[in-house]
Amino acid sequence: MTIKDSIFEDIREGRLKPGDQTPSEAELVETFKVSRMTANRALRELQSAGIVVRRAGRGSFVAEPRPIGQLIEIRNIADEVRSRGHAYRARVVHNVEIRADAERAALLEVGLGTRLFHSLIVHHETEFPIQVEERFVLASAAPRYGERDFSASTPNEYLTRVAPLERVEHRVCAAMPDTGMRTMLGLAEGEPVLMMTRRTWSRGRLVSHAWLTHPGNRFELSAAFSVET
Amino acid sequence: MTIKDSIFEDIREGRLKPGDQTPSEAELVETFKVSRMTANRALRELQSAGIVVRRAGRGSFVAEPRPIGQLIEIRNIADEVRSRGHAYRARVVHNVEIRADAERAALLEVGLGTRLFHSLIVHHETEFPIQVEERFVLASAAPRYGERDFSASTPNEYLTRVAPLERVEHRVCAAMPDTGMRTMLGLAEGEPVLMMTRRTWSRGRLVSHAWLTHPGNRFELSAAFSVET
DNA sequence: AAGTGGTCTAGACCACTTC
DNA sequence: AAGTGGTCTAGACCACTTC
Repeated sequence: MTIKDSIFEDIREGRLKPGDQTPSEAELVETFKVSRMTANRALRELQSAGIVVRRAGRGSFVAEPRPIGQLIEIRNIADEVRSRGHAYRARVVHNVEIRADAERAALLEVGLGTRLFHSLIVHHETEFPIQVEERFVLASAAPRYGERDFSASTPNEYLTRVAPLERVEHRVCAAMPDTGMRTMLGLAEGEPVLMMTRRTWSRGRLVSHAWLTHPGNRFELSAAFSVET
Repeated sequence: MTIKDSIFEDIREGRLKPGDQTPSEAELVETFKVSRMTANRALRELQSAGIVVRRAGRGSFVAEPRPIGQLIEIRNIADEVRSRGHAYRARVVHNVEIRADAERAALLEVGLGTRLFHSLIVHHETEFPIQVEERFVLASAAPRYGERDFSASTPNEYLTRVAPLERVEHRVCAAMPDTGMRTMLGLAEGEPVLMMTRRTWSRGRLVSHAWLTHPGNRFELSAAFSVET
């Protein structure tokens, strides 16, 4: 666990970048005073998790960020827009602290009156709105959520930092937007939206419930996976 | 590889059912004449792939089919309908062999004139259409596709059997259906659809390209994953 | 007490890539 | 020739569950 954690931390904190060579098995044996099998297992598991790529005879390397994959929806929408070479901009409609009423309490599986944050943000690619993000967040899991400037960095970015992602659930459906949504997304009448409900867990608790709404015709979700061999 | 394959085959062919206990590490050591570490690794990898659940002190057991998971879209739509306790029915509009024209050749990344099958099927839950499936399949990868009776079992079921799934790619978008689609799905005017494009690879080749179209408001895709610890 | 998985060790042989 | 990962062995100690 320590070996994997150590390498993962080096990657997360930028000391190891995609393509960089990680310590070899032999180096890990020395550094961590373990047997080679243990070092081997740590690197092998990092490979299986897609964090590291290993090449016999060459070494182990930090994997490139997966361009498509199960994780695509987890990517920061800001990064995604920028990766297409476009400007990203966000407009924060509101971000306030509330107390859970019956409906919100059920949503986040907490008691009545629990402190929550409620944010509504419109994300833009160049000048076009591409996503409306409405989100409820458990305040105790992300205490400073309400003070954050989400026009500078996304809730997703903040949340994954303060509440390490443990489990994610997505539901996707097509729908016709109401007038408010249509206005925010700048849609013509009769245009459908692609709506994703996204719930995230951290440290055993449901931490966030979000609705991500996209213009149906100008946005695609994609995902790919390969079967382990 | 042999150990994992052997256990996986037992599961796939029903000799081991969800909840059943798999051979223990000690038994694998005897049967396959390997060291315990090798048996341990095989079972551990099956666990990491979600095939097997292991409990210290108790044993290893065939995992329950994941109710939600990355693989949900891979499940047979027939099974999915039945798992909701509803009747499943399919209407095969057509299933014919064609030669790839320029457009289809590009779609499946093959040469002009390559033999393909083209099927169009409407899937029903109880009496309601819930999915229109249009599919192009590489004939050389699934030679008997054209003779199959897809009102009895789905293309997906046949394909995963003859062409083991290696990689899947999904794209999802919301759209307004054309008149034909609207009729097939029994939709009112102004109702959006959720359209999934699904490509599958087997043995290194792109084998199938399908469009799965659902009534937007009566269907949801869902997916969840947990981060490895 | 016997069986289970969790984890680790110290060593081995191998094919491959790098220099 | 030196370094890399791929894989395996035979043994160990442990905590837990079952009977």
